[in-house]
Formats: sequence, structure tokens, C-alpha cells
Amino acid sequence: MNLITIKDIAKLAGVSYSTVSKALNGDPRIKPATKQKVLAIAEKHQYRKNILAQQLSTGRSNIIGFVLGELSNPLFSNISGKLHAELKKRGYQMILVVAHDGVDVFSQLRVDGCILWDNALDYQDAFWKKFSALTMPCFVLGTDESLSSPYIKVDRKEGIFKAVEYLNSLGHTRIGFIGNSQNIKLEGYKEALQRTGLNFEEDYVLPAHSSWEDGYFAIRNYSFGVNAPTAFIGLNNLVTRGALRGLLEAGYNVPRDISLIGYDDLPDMQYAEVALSTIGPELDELAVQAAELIVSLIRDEVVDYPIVIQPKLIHRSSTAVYRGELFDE
Amino acid sequence: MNLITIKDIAKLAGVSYSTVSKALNGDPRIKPATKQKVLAIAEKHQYRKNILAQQLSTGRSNIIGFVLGELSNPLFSNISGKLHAELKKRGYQMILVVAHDGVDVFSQLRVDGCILWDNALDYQDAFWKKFSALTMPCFVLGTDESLSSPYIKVDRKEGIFKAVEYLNSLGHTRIGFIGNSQNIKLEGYKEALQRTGLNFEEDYVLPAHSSWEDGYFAIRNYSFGVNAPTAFIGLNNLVTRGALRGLLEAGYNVPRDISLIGYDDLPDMQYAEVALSTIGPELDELAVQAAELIVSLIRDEVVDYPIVIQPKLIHRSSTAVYRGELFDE
DNA sequence: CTGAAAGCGCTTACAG
DNA sequence: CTGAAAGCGCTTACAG
Repeated sequence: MNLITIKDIAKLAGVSYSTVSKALNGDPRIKPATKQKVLAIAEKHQYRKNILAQQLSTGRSNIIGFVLGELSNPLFSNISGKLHAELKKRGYQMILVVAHDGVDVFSQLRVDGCILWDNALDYQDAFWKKFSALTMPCFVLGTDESLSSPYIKVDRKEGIFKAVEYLNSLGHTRIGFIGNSQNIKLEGYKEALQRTGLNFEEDYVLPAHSSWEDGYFAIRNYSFGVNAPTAFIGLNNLVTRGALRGLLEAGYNVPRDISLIGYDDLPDMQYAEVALSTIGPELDELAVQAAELIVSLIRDEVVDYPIVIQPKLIHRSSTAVYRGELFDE
Repeated sequence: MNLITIKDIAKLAGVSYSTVSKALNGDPRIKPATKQKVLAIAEKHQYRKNILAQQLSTGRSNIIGFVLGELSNPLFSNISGKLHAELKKRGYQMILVVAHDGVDVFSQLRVDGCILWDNALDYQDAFWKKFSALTMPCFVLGTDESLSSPYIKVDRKEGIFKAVEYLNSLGHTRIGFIGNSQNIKLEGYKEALQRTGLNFEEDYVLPAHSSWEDGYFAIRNYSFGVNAPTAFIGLNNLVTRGALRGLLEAGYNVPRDISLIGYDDLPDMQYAEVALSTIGPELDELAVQAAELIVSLIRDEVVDYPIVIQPKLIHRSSTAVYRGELFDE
């Protein structure tokens, strides 16, 4: 643990330690020769700046916190990885905290800023209040609400609309939705039907929370009678993959009998038994936007908000033209 | 940003700030009444200890670093999540860093300890050297090597042996291995064949690195002629799932025609088209052991090592008795 | 039971 | 171009 400090270097170099500090930080006022000497000594002794001390002194940590509700959904590890990479490019470390108590952690750790993934809000209002009381730059990523502070919105309603419109353009008129745990998507679904001139049937919304099993059982427990949907939209990547398995096991051919499109575009989706068509935000873009926004906020720059990310439709093999046989009267 | 400090509280409470510090830290020498007053004021003004200052002062950060090679393999997000939870139970924050430069980050951040997932070692020797030069408690998780400092070993060879033995007990004598990027597993495979009295055929090792696609194409590019394997072991979760898809698309029935068992036990494995039999360490156990070890090391306790984790075989639907028809001469 | 003081390793006006 | 000094917000012997 006996690491070399700025004072040791000062002694070795025969200068004051404030000079060492400046040389190390590239202060232009330091004479090149002095700088050289200091850097050489630092290098030789493997000097490592004590970030803690620097942070205490400057009041900044160069760490950005990312609050997530959970890690079990592949979407989150994917986003975390990309965000981590983008932040690093900009000189920041990212630390990940699994929601709920995330805010408390950050108010203690004094990160420079933090990003909250919207899903964490599903659970606790109190959480959101604490969050907005934070005295550091922070914003919500992927929210649907309109907030009075900067945020990045994912236009999920519009995404669902694109999916409905697309399925309708393939001739489907009975389009179901698998999953009832995210209001905004359900609303988007209803509005999309309306905009497309289709009827909403209570019966077309299959109950499913968010897991693979939920999607699977939603389908297995559904009775496909006359006028059953010929196309489904899945709430998220897990639900959709579970539903696909359910449909195949129930003996339906996807997409010949039933079309399926899933929310969230992850690698897993294209590797499903039937490569899944998807709708969802482009995750690379999401990460870039998030990284840039938090950096701007930390720098106290003026930012326009909301930043809106439009989900993209990706056509693969799980959606096809309506054949007008199955389930018709 | 104008957070209240220990000095403000001292002024408010009419005591010295060292007294405040002690009261806040539950020092028993402080009179209960004083302590009450201090705590009340702290509470009232939402005092938050500046962890940075505390860390600088005590030299400890209560943060543990976890170095990973990548985040794209679901195995890693799974382990990260579990480890995070276990560390939190023990009063530590975990920060995740994507390998390669992980060590540098930690030597700067001065975490209290760090854990390195073995895979990161596949790529750089230099990395390992830096790692072992770290002046903080640290250990390698999931290694196969014998090290001179504490480590947690996953006995992959024994795991592969169990898989081979199991397949052999089902009557399979031609057992292939999909994946050639991890020497230890290949060695385990060869040794297992030997121990089981089976022949090793160069041709039974299908080249595949580590991704889903690698597994898929390994199978699609393989020519299943006479004496082809009737059972395969997949290198990891992704390769195995890719291989399963490959087999199914090639028209084989799994497990009737060909049995498949995959390394890594993750939820995804049981949700594959055919619920995959697996071999692999129990991840909850892995996380618990890792958390306990790092905490012990930080506390300078004597620990026995290596800690060895034995992979477990889980039988699901992708493995069945050899029928002796396909590929036989 | 409490307080004055030194110290953790940096940064940064300020003076020279 | 360089240095002395104060300060970031805590903890912790040490003295009383």
C-alpha cells in the first residue's frame, strides 16, 4: 500500500509539491524541463494519482452513476455495457447500482452525475422524489413522462404504432398484445388500433408481466378460438421470446399462422427459433445520447430537452402476410 | 451542492466537530444526550457524510472492483448481478469495469479490493502481471491455474468429465466437443475421454470461439458422415444455444438423434427450444464464495485456498439414450 | 466525556 | 516560471 505521493516526487525532483501537481496536470506555466523531470520520476516510481484526494480537493469525482431496476433482463446488461463504453470515451467511470437504494448510494458517493433508467420508477414514487431532490446533475433515461428537467424520452407509443401499422399493412386486422405491466405500451397499443381504424378487444391483451415465463404462459393459457388474433406484439424481449416458444409448442407456425413482433431489439431476438421482427430504440444511439447529455449537464451547458429517441422497426422472419384462414369465422 | 458538513453541525450543536464525528460514528465515549442532539440535527438537515473525505482519511473506500472481459455474454451480467447483491449485504459497493484497462482504473480509484474474472486473462499476459502487482487485496475468480495467492477455482475439467461420463452412461461412445477457444475445457474433454475409455478423434472437436454464431456455424459447417458424434458438449451457453439451433435446422431431432449438453447453467439454457442439459458451477454459490473471500482478504484474515467449486450436472431435455442408428456403419 | 490539532493527498488562488 | 499556504471534509491518536 505504500504508494508514492506527490510529495515524494517533489523531494526527488527537488521542487515544491505544488509544482509537481501542476506538472502532472499539464499546467502550461511549468517549464518544459521541470515538467520532463517530474514526469520521468513519476513514471519511474509508478506514481498513481490518488483520485480520492483529487476528488476531495476539486469536489468532482469523474464517476457517473447508473441506476437500474434489475440486471436479469438482457436489455439492461446490454445498455449498461454500451453506456459504460460511451462514458469511458468521455473520461468518466460508470458505476452501476441496482435501483431502489441507488439514490442513497449516490448521495453518499458524490458521483458527478447520475442517470436513472426509467423502469426503476415503476416501483416507487418515493424513489423519484429522492431522485429529483439530488443536488447533482441527473436525468431520467427512457421515460415516457414529460418532466421539467432534462430527460431522454423513448417514444414507445410511436414504436407500438409502427408495429401495429406494419402488421396491418400485412393484412392483419386482429392484432393482440402480450403483456400488461407497462401502461404506456398498452396505451400506445390502444391508440395505435384507433389510428389504424381497428377495434380494441379486451380479450386481445394477454396478461404477462415481464419475464420469459410470463410470455410463455400467456400464450399457453390463451384459448385461440374464432376471431383470435393473427398477430401479436410482445411487451419486451423476454416476454416475446417466451411467447414464441408458446406459440410453437402449441403447434402454430410463426409467421405462417401467427405473426409476432417483439419490443426491444437485442441480439437474442434475431437468434430466436424464428428470427424475431422487432420494434425498439437503437441501443447504440441511446447510449451515445445518454453519455452526451450527462456530460453536458455536468459542464453546466444549456441543453434542449427532451431528447426523443424513436424506436425502429426491424423486419425479420416472424412476421408475414395475413393468410385469412386461421381463426376466421 | 451546498451540503451540510460536520462543521456546520458542530456549530449548530454547540460542540466541537470531532465530537460530531464521533457521535455520528457511534463512538461509545460520547454522552448519549450529546449524541442524540447531534443525530437530531444531522437528520434535520439531511446530513450526508462525504464518503470521499472519509475515504481519504481512513484510506479505505468500501468499494470493491470487479473486472470482466466483456458484458455481451449473459453469464457475466448474471454473475455481476449476484456478486453485486452479495457484496452489498456485506457493506460494500461493487463497481464493474470492463477488463483490459480495469487494473489501471482500480489502482487510481483505490478500491478496497478487487476481483478478476478469469476470462479476462485469456487475452493479455501483461494484464495478469499488472494485476498481481496491485497493492490491494485481490483474487482471481474462476481460474483453472494454480496460483500462489488465494483464488477461487472452478473445476472445469471435472465438469467436462461429468458431462462425458453422463453421456457415456446413456450409451454414447462418439462424443464431440463444440468450441476450441478454451484450452482447459479441451484438455478436460480429452482427459475425460481417456478416463472413460473412449477414443479421441481430432474430427470430433468442432471449431467455435465463443458466440452464438460460432456455435451455429460450427454445426452447419460440419459434415455428419458415418461415425459422426451422437452427442456433443458445447463450450459455453452461447455456443451451445447456437449449436442447438444448427442441429435443429439441419433436421436433427435433439435429443433423439443427437444429444447436446452445454457448459454454463443460466436461465436461458432451460428456455432453449429444447431445454438444455447443462454442466457448470452453481452461480449463487460462486457469488457467495467470491464475496466472502474478498471480505476476508480485506480484513486480513487467514484464508485457505484454493476454494474449489465443482460444476454440477443438470439434466433436462436435450440428452437421451443412444439409439444406435444414426451415423453407425 | 469532550476538544484541539494533525493528517489523509491532492488543487488552486496568490504572491513572488 | 515556481513556491508557500490554505483548503477540501473527514478520522483519530492524544491530552485533558
